[in-house]
Amino acid sequence: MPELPEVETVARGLREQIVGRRIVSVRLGKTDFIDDPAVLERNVPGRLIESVERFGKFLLLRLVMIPDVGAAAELEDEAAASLLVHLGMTGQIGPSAEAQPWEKHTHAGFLLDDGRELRYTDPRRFGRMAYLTAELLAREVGRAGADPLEVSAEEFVRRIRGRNARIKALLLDQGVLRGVGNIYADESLWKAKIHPAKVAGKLNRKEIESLRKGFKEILEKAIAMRGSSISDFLDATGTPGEYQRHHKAYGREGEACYRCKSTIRRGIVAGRSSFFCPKCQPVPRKFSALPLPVRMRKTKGAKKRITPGKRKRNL
DNA sequence: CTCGATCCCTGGACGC
DNA sequence: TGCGTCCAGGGATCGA
Repeated sequence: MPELPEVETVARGLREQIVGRRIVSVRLGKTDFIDDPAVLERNVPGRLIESVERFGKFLLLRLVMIPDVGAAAELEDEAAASLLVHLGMTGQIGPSAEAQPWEKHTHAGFLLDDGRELRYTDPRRFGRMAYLTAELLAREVGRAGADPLEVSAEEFVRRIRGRNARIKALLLDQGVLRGVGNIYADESLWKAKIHPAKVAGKLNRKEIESLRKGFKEILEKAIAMRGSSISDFLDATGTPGEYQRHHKAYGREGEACYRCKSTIRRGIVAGRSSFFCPKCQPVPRKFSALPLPVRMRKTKGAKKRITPGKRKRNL
């Protein structure tokens, strides 16, 4: 599922492919993931894609009017605006040849002035798309948390201190940190040796700083490896990432911890599957891990995992 | 503030 | 081989 590194990877790909192109027309399929389809349909055509940015897990295509290209009078908003795209769980976006037929779950197409069509495809439609005026964009930005790549030790402490929620819930809270999702939360907690169910307010400074450095380093490394392709993440050019090969906790239930050889376990924290090492990441009292599925119980040698990133259930 | 439950949605894994 | 069932998860929402 696309989290910060995956979205960053997509943003970079899109940037070199579509910046400077003008959107000629818009074609929509199912629209239940679009904030206001009519407004989007009415305002996007005619605009130039000035830049592509990532904000947390959002992609932001900055759209500007081209001077003297007419049609301006019909637009409700002539100022700069943005097309916001959230990939949800299964969203993909990238340019295709216009002649190529839409895939089964393609729901939006933006015809570009070079003949290609920028397409959004998302089987589950957990994603989101919206045409945002500067004002609406400011609202989105306003409720977002800190950038995990930039947040200072002090600010992170401030956002964590005194909170009674479990640390993983806070890492996943986009209003605390923007861009961290289930995979990178688990990876960061494993690195910092902190159990996902630990109450955030009980972490000491050292643990908080270890966690901050942990997610920063992990996210940077994951970006360098073009993200993690677990189920079906593909970037703007249809290429999978590599970071899933480096996961230390996520998706490793029943396998040996790379630090201490204990068996990685899984539990539900903040309503999400959470993978952790019960030895390196001391389990809080009253928290119980899920029983290890029978098939994973230690036989003797040869671990029988399937394709990496293609494990049984959780993905 | 924080929790759990529920919903959205589809494909893939699993059991028979 | 085929079919029914369960489950995953980001995020919004609602009630406790």
